[in-house]
Amino acid sequence: MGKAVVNGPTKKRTASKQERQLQLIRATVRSVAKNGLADTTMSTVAREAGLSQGIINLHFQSKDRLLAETLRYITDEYDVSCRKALSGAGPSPAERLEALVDVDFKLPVCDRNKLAVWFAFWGESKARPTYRKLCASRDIQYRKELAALCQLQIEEGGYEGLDAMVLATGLSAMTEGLWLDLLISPRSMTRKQARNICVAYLASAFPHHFSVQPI
Amino acid sequence: MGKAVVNGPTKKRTASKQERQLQLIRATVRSVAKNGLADTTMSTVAREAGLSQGIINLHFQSKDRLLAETLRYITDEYDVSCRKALSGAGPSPAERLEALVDVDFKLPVCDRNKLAVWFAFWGESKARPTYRKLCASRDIQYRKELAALCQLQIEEGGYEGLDAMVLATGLSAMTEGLWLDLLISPRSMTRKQARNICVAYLASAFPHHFSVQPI
DNA sequence: ATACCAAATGAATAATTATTCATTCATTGC
DNA sequence: GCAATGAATGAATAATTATTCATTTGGTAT
Repeated sequence: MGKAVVNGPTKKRTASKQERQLQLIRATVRSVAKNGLADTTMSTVAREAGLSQGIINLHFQSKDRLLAETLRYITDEYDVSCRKALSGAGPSPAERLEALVDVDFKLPVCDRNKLAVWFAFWGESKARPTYRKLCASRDIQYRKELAALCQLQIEEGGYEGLDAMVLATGLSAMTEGLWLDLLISPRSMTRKQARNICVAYLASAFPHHFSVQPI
Repeated sequence: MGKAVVNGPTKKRTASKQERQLQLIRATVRSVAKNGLADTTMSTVAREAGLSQGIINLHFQSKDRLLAETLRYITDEYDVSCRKALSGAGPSPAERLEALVDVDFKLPVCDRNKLAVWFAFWGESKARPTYRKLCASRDIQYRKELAALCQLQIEEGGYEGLDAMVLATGLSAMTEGLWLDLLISPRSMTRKQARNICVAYLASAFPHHFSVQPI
């Protein structure tokens, strides 16, 4: 294993605190994906980053903090990706819903290493209130955003007998379940196929505003 | 298979061994839920079982084996629950689909400790091919079973423009995503509500054969 | 009772791991 | 150039953990 410099600018022996922290967080993502959370140690992360033993304590004080910051990193990245997608999307509820679905099945969010990290933290969430709260608040906020768009779509589209929160909860759940398929049986499905399964769900609820793609 | 441990001259010893192993596996489930997989040690499991240090090596040889057997245990339990539900369900595809959905949101499957264990193993699955294969094969088999029932429902119900595999994949994904909600924000949803969200999905696909429950 | 044997124990061991810190090294301002 | 500063190192330490095994326990057959 070469020293594998992660990014161009980090080739310098000394880097800014921010750069090193980011480098270490990315190394943590790779290590958790490669070794699992249980076998991710200070050594595996430091080696993955091409740096020395003591570096993590220098920048994060403890392993716990490193892991917490790693969870915050992928949470933030998810959040930013959603906002960016919404700001680039058209004004109609259908366009905005589709934009959010797209985020879930495109890079940088839908990366297999990051999916492994999500599941690892979810698996620990019952044991660690800190993780659980962060995961739950992302989930609930995303669901609220989806529900608001579904509600708009119901009103504007004149749909009857639909519950926005039920639709949103189902869509959000379907997304996370499809992430599992992409994680554990990546050969059985592409990201595009997964996306289209979500769109088919939206089409079954809002047939006049979504068309089923060939899957 | 030989669990008929009723009475017999020399059978009691093996029976006791099986009992201990089950006891230890159940303790492992509790420990993973309570401490996380990363902080589940031989000590935490032994303590949870109310037994001594060396007991796990005596019955499982190693920690790895204990964890693998724990995964197999919840996989088997899931499988058996499905078969039992199907054998007790009516003959129509709708009844059988509903029976399978019910399994996912009832005990013993939908227990919060066991959900935590599923997610913990999923999180480790990329790192451990053994886990990944077991998880993937359960997932794929369940999906196949659902798809066959969906296909029957499409044919018998005269539904047009539906893809059985897409419906099945979406339903299975939705279930796993709802498990996540029950795990990380149990206050936001009951098992019954989660079940009804799945039934609403089936109702949107097969409106003449499922009725939306008040959610 | 007694002898026997597997099950169970828990202290000891070997291996692994997080954390510390004295030292080395690179960059910056003068 | 030359200090001065702080980033980075990696060997040492302290703590934790999986595994082993000599010993004890409890049940069974004789």
